Amino acid sequence: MARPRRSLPSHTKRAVVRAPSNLVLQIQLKLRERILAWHYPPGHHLGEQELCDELDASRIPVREALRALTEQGLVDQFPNRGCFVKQLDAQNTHALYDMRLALELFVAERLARTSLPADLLARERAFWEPRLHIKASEPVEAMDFVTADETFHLSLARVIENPYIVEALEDINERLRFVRLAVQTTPHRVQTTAGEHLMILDAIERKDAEAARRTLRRNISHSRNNVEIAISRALTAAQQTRARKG
Amino acid sequence: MARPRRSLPSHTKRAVVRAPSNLVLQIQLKLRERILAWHYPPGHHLGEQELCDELDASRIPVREALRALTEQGLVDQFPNRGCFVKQLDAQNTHALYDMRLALELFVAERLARTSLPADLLARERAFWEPRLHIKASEPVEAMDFVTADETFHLSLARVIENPYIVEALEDINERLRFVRLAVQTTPHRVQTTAGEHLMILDAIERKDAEAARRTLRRNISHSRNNVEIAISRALTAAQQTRARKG
DNA sequence: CTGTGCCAGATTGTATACAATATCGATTAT
DNA sequence: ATAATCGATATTGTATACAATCTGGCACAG
Repeated sequence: MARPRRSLPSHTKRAVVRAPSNLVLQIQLKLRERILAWHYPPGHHLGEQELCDELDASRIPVREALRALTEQGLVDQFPNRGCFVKQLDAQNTHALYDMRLALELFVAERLARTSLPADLLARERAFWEPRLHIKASEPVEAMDFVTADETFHLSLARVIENPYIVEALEDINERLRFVRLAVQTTPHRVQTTAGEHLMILDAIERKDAEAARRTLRRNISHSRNNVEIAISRALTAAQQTRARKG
Repeated sequence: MARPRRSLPSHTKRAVVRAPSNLVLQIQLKLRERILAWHYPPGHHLGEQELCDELDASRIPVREALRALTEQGLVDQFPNRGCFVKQLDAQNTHALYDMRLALELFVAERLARTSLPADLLARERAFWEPRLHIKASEPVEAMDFVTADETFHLSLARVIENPYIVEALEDINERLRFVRLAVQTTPHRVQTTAGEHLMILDAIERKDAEAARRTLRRNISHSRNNVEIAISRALTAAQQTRARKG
C-alpha cells in the first residue's frame, strides 16, 4: 500500500534549477563540451556502447544524457539508429545570430528606458576604454577577447532579470563560442568592438534607445561576419579530414 | 571486435527533427499536455512508479520522458527525490511574454524591411476584418480565438525562416495556451485584437517598421494583461483545491 | 517537554539481460 | 556485370533486478 510520502521540495533555494543525478550531468556536460569543441565532428555517430566504454558508465546514464542533448538541439536522434552530432552549417549560424540580435535589441531598448547599474557601467568602461588604443602590433588572445565580449553582452542582458532571455543567450553563446575561438582576433577587431561597446553604453546612459539599437546591430553584425568566415573554414577542414580518413 | 558500421543517417528528409522512440515520445507528449493543462498542479510530485502504472510502461521510458521535460523546463528534478511540476507564477508569465515580445518585435521589423507573402496577407485579412464588427452579444469560443491568434503571430514569424525563433515562439505559445484558454474571451477583446492585427499588417505592407512595432507592442501587452488575470485566478484556485484536499 | 539519533519503508539511481530493428555483405537471379 | 534479396551481426529499445539514498516517525536522553 502506498501512502503519500513526498512533500514539496525542501530545497527552497533555487541554486540549482535543473539537477539531474551527478553521473548523468557529468556525462551530459562532457558530451556537450566535446560536441561544441568539434571533438566529435558534425554528423558523427554517437554509439551508446562506444560512449559507455569511453566514459566508463552504463548505458542508462548515457542514454539519458543523449536524450537531454537531443532536447537541447545538439544532436539528432533517429529511432533504432542512435544519435548523430547535429550539423552546424553557415545557415544555422546565421539564424542563431539573428535570434541573439532579436533578444539583445530588446534588452538594449529596455535598458535605455530604465537605467544601468553604476558598477556595471564603470567596470565595462574600465575594461574597453584602454582597448580603444591597443597597438596594431600587439597580439590578442582569442579566448580573452571572446570571454570579455560574452561577459559584456550577458551582463547587460542580466540586468532586465528575465531568466528565459538570459538562458537563451547563454545557450547561443555556448554554441558559437568554439567557432568564435577558431577565428584569429586582430587588434583592429578589438578596437572596433571596444568602440561599439562604449557607444552602446553611452547611448543607454543618455536614454537614446535608437542609437543603442543601431550600434548593437552593427556590433553583432561584425561578430557575425567574422564567425561565418570561421564556420566555412572549419567545415571545409572537417570535410577534408573526413575525406583523408575515409 | 567492433568495426565501424554506421553511415550518415539515410533520413535526409528532415521531417521529424527530434525523433525519440515512439513510446518515450508518447509519454513525453502526454505528460507535457497534462502539465500544461494543469492536470498535474504546479509543485506536484511526479513519482516514477505512479506514472508507470498510469501510463502502463516501464520505468526507463518514463525516466527518459521526464529527463526531456526537465530539459524543456517544465519540471524540476532533484537528485534522489524525483520530479516536481514547475511553478508557473505571474512572474514567469511576465518573463515569457517579454521574450515573446522581443522575438516578435524583431520579426515585425524585418518583415517591414522585406515583404509579406500575398496569400498570407489575404488570408489573415479575410479572417480578422469581419471580426472588427462582431456583435457585442455574440458569444466567443476561447479555443477558436486563441488558436486564430497563435496562427496569426506564428505565420508572421515563419516568414523569416529562422527555425530557432519559430521554435522558441511555438514553445512559448504552448506554455501559455492553457492559461489563455482559462480566461473568458469577450467580443470586445476580439474586436480590439482584430483591429490591432489589421494595423500590423497594414504597417508592414507600407514598410512602416515603427508603426508595426508600436502596434505589436500594444497587442501583446493586451494579451499579457488578460493572461495575468487568468494566472492569478488559476493559482488561487489551485491553492484552494490543495487546501481542501490537505 | 523538547531535541537528537536511528530505523523501517519507499523511492530514485544504475546495471544487467533480453527483444526488436536496422545495417552490411554475400549470394543469386536476370 | 548489375541489381535485388536474404541472413548474420551489431546496435538500439525496453524490462527486470538490485544498490544507494532520502523521508518520516519513534525512541530515548537531556
